[in-house]
Amino acid sequence: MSKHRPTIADIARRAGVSKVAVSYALNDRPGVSPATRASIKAIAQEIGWRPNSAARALTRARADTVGLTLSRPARMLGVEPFFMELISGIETELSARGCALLLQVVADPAQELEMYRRWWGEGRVDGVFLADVRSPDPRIEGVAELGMPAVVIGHPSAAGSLTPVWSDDSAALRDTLTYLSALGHRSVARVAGLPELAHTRLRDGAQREISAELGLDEPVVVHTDYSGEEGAHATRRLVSSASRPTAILYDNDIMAVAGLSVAQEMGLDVPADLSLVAWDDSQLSRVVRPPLTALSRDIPAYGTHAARTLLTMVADGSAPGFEDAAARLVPRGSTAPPR
Amino acid sequence: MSKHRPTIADIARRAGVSKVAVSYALNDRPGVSPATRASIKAIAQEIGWRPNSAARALTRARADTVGLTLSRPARMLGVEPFFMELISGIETELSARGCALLLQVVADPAQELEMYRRWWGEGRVDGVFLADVRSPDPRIEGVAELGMPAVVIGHPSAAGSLTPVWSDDSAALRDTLTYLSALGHRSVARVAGLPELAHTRLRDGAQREISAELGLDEPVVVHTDYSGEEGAHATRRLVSSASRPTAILYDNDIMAVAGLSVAQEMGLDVPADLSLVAWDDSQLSRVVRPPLTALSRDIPAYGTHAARTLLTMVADGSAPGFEDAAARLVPRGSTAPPR
DNA sequence: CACGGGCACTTACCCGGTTCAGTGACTCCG
DNA sequence: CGGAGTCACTGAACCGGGTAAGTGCCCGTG
Repeated sequence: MSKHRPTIADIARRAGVSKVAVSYALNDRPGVSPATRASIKAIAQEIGWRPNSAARALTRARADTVGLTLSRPARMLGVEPFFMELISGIETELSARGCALLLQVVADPAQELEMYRRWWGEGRVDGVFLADVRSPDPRIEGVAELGMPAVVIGHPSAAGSLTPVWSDDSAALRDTLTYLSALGHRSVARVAGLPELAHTRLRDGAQREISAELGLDEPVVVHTDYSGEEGAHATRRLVSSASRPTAILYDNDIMAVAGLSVAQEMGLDVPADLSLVAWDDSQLSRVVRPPLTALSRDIPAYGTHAARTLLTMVADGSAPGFEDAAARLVPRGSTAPPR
Repeated sequence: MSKHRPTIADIARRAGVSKVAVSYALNDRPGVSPATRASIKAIAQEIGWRPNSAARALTRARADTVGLTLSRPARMLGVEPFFMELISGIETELSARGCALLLQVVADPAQELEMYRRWWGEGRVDGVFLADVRSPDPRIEGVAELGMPAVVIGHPSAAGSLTPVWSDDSAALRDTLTYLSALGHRSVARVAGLPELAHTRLRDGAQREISAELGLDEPVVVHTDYSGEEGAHATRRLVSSASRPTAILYDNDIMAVAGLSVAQEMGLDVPADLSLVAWDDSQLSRVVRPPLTALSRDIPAYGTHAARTLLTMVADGSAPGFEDAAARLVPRGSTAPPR
């Protein structure tokens, strides 16, 4: 067993042809007879040849790799099923097209841009995803400047000149508030995520607007870091305030579970005294008692769409944005008419 | 702004020297005067030069990339904080050393080996991590055969000839059972993970052994797919069986939370009627009521150790295995003496 | 003042695969 | 039967870096 990995030169030697013939044969390009092609392919198969990705990248100026960076602390990331599901969906599409995913978890958003600069400069990636968009987000302009294909996972209004893949949070919010309003709720608070994230702002605005439309009270919104701890704390504050809401919407499910525990601990009956809704639906929502009414969406599919869009951009230089399905409200036991 | 990324040839032209001089200068190798070196570096900086990773990989036969594949379905992965935290820890070490992580989520273990073969054959990675080791696991021998540096994230007994990075589950289990035994429990069941995983088997064996040593009942172990649904179902079965256990240990926290809900729904008081312990401790354990007694470990640190070991292997050709700290039992409100 | 040695830098070639411009040999057709 | 056209294949150059082996120059030294 020779030490080095086989190259097309090895195949050429064995087949008694030049490496060019081998290259043509293996890439299914004209210029070699069917017989030669077959024998070359057989030899390649036999000695287990694989194209060296670096050599190929060098000539084609293609890395067959796209990048994704995430900048939340480890313990926050872990608890959010969102990212893992997103990544998983992204990879479904990528691996079907022979493309790899470079992942980087960094400490802060500034480092993300630096990472993108490096990846692009080094020719390591053909494009990137931008998640957790802030407003304003220096990455947007930075990436656009580099001329690097990029897909923003988030609303067009925050994507600048980049191509967005998003789902309509406003519609999901409308469904939810309409449903709660129909149940008779007038005061619906929200325990929101990081205020610097663009989608948090959008949800904040939409909630205010839709609440006004539906004739609900001006909503109280508490911002958190998405952790269970802050979710619990926010719930405690909301529930003990003078104008206690009759329903609370949480921006992720760990906070919703934390809120549920707090409410029950404080002697409130969920849903009779307090209705709860979780944004994003994982196993967690179904596992607690009562099971949580949730805004459910197919996150792997979301990732797949984002990947498909990015690959189109890489191939064609541009791609249309893509609006994914809005989250669907799944009523479960945590919502009911207020007492 | 020129279309193509700057190369050392561009720098050489500007500086009026050969590309070799530029290469020497930028790599801090002797052969250029301090003045020339400085001016070359200044030019490189100015035009934003970055070494092309493909070109570099081609000569050095180094990809500066390591790989990790995961083969659980998207919805399982998402809900397990373990992997995200592990990845995050891995990256802390990798990014400090200028190494990237190639991630691939695949459908089944056979595809993982195929992926490793491809990555290695294409020279895309310098080494890989193996997580979720099965017994037996074809990947172990497959990877060893390729001669590819690899670190097994799991117990040495399952790592074959590969280098393991592990933590002592047996010790953690001993602490837990000793603690429960001291509280007065005699019948401690376990809702375990996938039976085909090596670490599940190891835990099963250790639990039997330690239970016997401590004079506890022969433990009932129910295997699941780690989902909340199966955790709930297993709990229901255990609790309604004739020989109802007084304490249950869960192999992950989502199942523990599911178990807690089931127990409460069935009118049991946790911890008075039933004590619960979760293996692996995330925010989830602290957020529910009562908060769950858990086996806590520093998973990001675990990942960091694995990455460090792998990089050593890549650099030196081999590396000693590494035993990480065992999980620490953190008693919370879900455990108490049995009634 | 010739010679050895070190310095600063260059020429030539390599990595592995792709591309372009040939080059014979063979076929077809007027 | 001669010229055009096709086919199968090859040589050389290229991508962007890296390395080994020179080359020319200046210096110090005997």
